[in-house]
Amino acid sequence: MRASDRAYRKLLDEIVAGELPAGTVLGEVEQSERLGVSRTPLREAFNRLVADGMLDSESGRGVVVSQLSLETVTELYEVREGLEEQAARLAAQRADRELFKKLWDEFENSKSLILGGEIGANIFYELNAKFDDAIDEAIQNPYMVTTLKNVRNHMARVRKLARSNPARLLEAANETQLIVEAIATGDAALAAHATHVHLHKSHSRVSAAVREQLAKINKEVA
Amino acid sequence: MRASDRAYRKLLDEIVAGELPAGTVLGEVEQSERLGVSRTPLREAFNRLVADGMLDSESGRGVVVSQLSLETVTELYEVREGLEEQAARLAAQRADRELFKKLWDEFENSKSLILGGEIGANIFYELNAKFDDAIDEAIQNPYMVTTLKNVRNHMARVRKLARSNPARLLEAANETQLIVEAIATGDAALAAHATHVHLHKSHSRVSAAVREQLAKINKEVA
DNA sequence: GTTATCATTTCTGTATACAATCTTGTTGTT
DNA sequence: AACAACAAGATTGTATACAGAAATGATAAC
Repeated sequence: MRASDRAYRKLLDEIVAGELPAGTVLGEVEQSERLGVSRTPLREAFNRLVADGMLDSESGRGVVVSQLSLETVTELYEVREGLEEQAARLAAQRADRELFKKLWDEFENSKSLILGGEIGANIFYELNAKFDDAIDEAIQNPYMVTTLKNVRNHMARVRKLARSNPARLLEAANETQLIVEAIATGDAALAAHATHVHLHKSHSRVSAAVREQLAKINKEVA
Repeated sequence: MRASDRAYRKLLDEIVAGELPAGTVLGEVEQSERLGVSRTPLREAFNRLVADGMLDSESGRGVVVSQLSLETVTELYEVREGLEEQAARLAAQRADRELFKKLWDEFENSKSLILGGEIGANIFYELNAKFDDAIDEAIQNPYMVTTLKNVRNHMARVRKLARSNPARLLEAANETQLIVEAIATGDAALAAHATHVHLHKSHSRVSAAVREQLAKINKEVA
């Protein structure tokens, strides 16, 4: 693996995990020493992360981890609505229906587990990742997949900022299951609308969680 | 301006203009000498273009100008449908209506000119660019704007491959005018649906033009 | 006490040298 | 004649050195 790839992956992971919080200024020399790569591949990683929207290139003065606010979360959901409704529609038209029928069963089986705390949450996230992969495969559109993957990185960062409780995860699982069902039966309109509903509710849940989290952080600062 | 920016811009322009046709292999040394920059900023430009989807990084063996086929055009339109319908919807909710009323007048005045050949086509493209800028300003979503700008670069490349005739441009102008009208009156649903209609028809027109163009190229090869 | 200017220092941007990997062509063997 | 192995060449990836720009802090003048 290339040094630039390692630097990119490490920094992305740390940003998504919140270990490098929003606003953190990253110097080239500093980070190249920390990550054990020279400045050239590190700059390559920086550039990719700027293109991804994870870093902002603060006019000449270093790069900064991009802000995460209620506004940016809303912006993210607005893009998700456009892209994921379309993706669901296309998936319903093109997907291997058997695969989505199996996925439906997996959601069904997972429900009881999801309410069971930490492990349940992991099962939920793994199942969601599986759903995302199935969508990517189904839509047969590399360009859209690239765009979706970037959106998901941002979403992962948002989720880390404010993990949901089991009850909310179960809600999300039920909503997603309906999307899976629509795709499994080739109902494109339902797939799109169910995605819309899911994103609307998810936006509410995430906003509430982020609001709490941001309030907590502000309290700590004060 | 930085050397890496110049290299990026020059290469992007050349790819969009078709001067660097699909499939062209670009060597680092070769291109850095041609563009008068060293390999470091050139690699930066290459990486950005790969991220944009304009170049493909052919496993170790140089970068290649990405292919443009009927399939990739369709993929592009599928992403456009998702993003631009959403953008139109948001613009209808948030835009400065006066600005779009003025834009509507400009479309109205341009119609007679568009049928007038070369100059008319330029007027059409300038007006379209103005429309795009107005959308970007209206939606107030930097993340979505970034994504839209990339899509537009790809579309510019497609258009260069197969320029339309005046009659088709007029059709497109009328369709776009309806979108402008919907935004000017705050009709989000109409804005989204008019965008859908426009993209559907535009896809047909562009596909036909690209098909002709590709046939011509194949003839030349044979 | 405040402000402006200049020097110091740090950081970014670019060029280039070096190392490692992958291609390709040639030669030898079956 | 076909295939494999090896060597020569080219090309990518990384490190580092150098130049130029920008920020910071100090000093002096008002």
